[in-house]
Amino acid sequence: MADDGGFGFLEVSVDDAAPRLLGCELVSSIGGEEVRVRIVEVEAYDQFDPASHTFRGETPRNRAMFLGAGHLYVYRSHGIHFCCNVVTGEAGIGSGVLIRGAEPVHGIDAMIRRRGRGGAELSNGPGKIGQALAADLSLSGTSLADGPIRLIRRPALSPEQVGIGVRVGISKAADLPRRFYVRGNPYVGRHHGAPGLSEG
DNA sequence: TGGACGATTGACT
DNA sequence: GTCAATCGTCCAA
Repeated sequence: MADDGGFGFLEVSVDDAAPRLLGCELVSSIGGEEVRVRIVEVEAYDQFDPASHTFRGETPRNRAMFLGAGHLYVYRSHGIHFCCNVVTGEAGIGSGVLIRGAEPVHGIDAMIRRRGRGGAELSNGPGKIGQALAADLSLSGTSLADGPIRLIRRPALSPEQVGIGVRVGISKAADLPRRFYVRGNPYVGRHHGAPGLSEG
């Protein structure tokens, strides 16, 4: 296959790509320290989704989401937090997967130092992950194959391990079941008591 | 050019 | 449970 950096498995619809990212690892080498986390909760967004940044077309801000699978998209939330997305699909289609929850695998000391706290508070929310990985807007559009933050593919989880629910913190299309998470993992945020469709 | 809002978090009651 | 922090982006006029 073409030189896709090994991210061909993400060149599918974002609804298919999102659950495939569960269990994969993100590795940050920013600041000379390696921090590695395992993805346990994600949300899918694409160009046809009113809640997506790309719904109204490409802008300087969301340009990274149109670069195709294997790129990183970082945006600022509420002026304070940086949230990381894995861009999916082919170039020209604005789709990506927001990383909402992850569990530490390596470099926990650096994560604790950056976060100022430990436990599940290290990385059980999108802004927390951005801080733990030292992500910022300059990383938006970089490659997940050889950039400051890299993505390492892991085998897909079994269907029983994956929960599906509604997304969190949005006001448009808030009822679409596009949140995927690892059942029973402590680094999956509880949010505002979001019900989820396949709980139980 | 001005104004409203956001894919959030953390502190406080 | 409730609410402030904080600023770039986007839409309306």
